[in-house]
Amino acid sequence: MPVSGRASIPEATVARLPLYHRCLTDLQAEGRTTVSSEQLADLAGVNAAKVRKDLSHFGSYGTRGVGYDVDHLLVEIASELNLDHDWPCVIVGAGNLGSALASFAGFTNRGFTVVGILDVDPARIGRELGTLTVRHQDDLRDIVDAEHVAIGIIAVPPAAAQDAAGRLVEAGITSILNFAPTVLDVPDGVQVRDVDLAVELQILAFHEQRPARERPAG
Amino acid sequence: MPVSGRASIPEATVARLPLYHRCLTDLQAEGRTTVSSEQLADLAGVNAAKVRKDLSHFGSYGTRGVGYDVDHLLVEIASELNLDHDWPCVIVGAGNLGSALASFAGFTNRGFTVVGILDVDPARIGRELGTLTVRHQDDLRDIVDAEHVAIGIIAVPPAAAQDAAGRLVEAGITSILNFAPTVLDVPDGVQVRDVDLAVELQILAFHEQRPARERPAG
DNA sequence: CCTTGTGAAGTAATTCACAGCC
DNA sequence: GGCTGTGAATTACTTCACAAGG
Repeated sequence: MPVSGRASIPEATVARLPLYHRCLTDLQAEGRTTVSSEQLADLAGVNAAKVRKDLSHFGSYGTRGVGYDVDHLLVEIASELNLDHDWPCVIVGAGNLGSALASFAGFTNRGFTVVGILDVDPARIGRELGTLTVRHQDDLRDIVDAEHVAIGIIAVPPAAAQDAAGRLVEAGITSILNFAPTVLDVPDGVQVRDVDLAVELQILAFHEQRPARERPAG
Repeated sequence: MPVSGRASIPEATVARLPLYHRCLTDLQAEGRTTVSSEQLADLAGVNAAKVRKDLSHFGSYGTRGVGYDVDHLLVEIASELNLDHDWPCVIVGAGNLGSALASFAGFTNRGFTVVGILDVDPARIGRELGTLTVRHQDDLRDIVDAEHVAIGIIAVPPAAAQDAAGRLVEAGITSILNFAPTVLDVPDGVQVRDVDLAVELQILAFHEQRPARERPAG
């Protein structure tokens, strides 16, 4: 279902844009000025025709015989991804995972700033994590309002996840990244992406032919 | 590309099996004995026809007019996913993320045990993480051999990821879960799954219509 | 030349809709 | 009556292959 006002870009393409963005950032850092669809495809680990079709969806013009201008393409993709400004995020749950995410370099670099981390456990509240201090869950709305937060990250145990989602929605959050292994129920207009780390391992396990016992070791 | 010896199951189905597995585990814990495709679909947040088609791929028999036997279906799916035994895993990188993963309850519960965590930084080596002690990267092969590890988890900075992958492959690992934002080059027969947390946020950002500034706050 | 952009072909995944069985 | 299992229809995605432009 296309978002009104913007020509619809296939979901599969959207999922690859961040990948191209990453590769282009690397190329730019190396001082490269142009890149062909084939080179970009190699870097991104995909097929060259796919790169061209993906980029064609938002009318980004390469130059035939030459390729794409790295700087220009990067700006285009960043603009498509709404990365021309930084996104403040708030994390609910200051356990192992939440705490790690709060100081995770991989976010800060790529357009996202964690502006708050919350918990309900008094033992965790007040703890310092880099420049952040763990605050009480009830401060959620204040933080969201003060920092104009649109993205919430759920890093609580599964039993608490639905409650956390409700509070985030209540506070005005419209996008949720959910690390809890639970299907969240949220109102229309709020988008959820689930990251279940065990699922990823289970998919790997599926494709492992040999059972672990039979490895050519002992 | 189907794995020899097993009837090919579509990748999209494989990716959902862990989700069904999770929901069925919950149902079982609640004491439910049967479930219809529609109920399971609701829990998993997908369409009922999809559930039926997915399950039909490995010939799991439900009962018409009744539904599926929870226990039986759970065993079937676990068996498809090779979850009838536990999978030992090793983590490379004992920074924030690696350390969090090492003590992450979400793995242990679901068929995966972290049996080792490694780093190169002397400041981290020897550190205690729950029942584990951070060891030197050079101990990788010993751990893999001793514990019959087939799955490696990369949680190092991007610049070190390819090297880590090479060492894992060298040590005999055939499946890699990669948290570093880099496309890894590995030999045929080694499978990689990438989890780039910033990518997930970027996809959310894409779908956010309003720029963060324009929220109805101040 | 080389490389893009894109119709057309091919493949995969989803959903429909209903026959068949409990 | 209710629910599964599945062919058929639909939709989405990928890949090919080539015309057109630098």
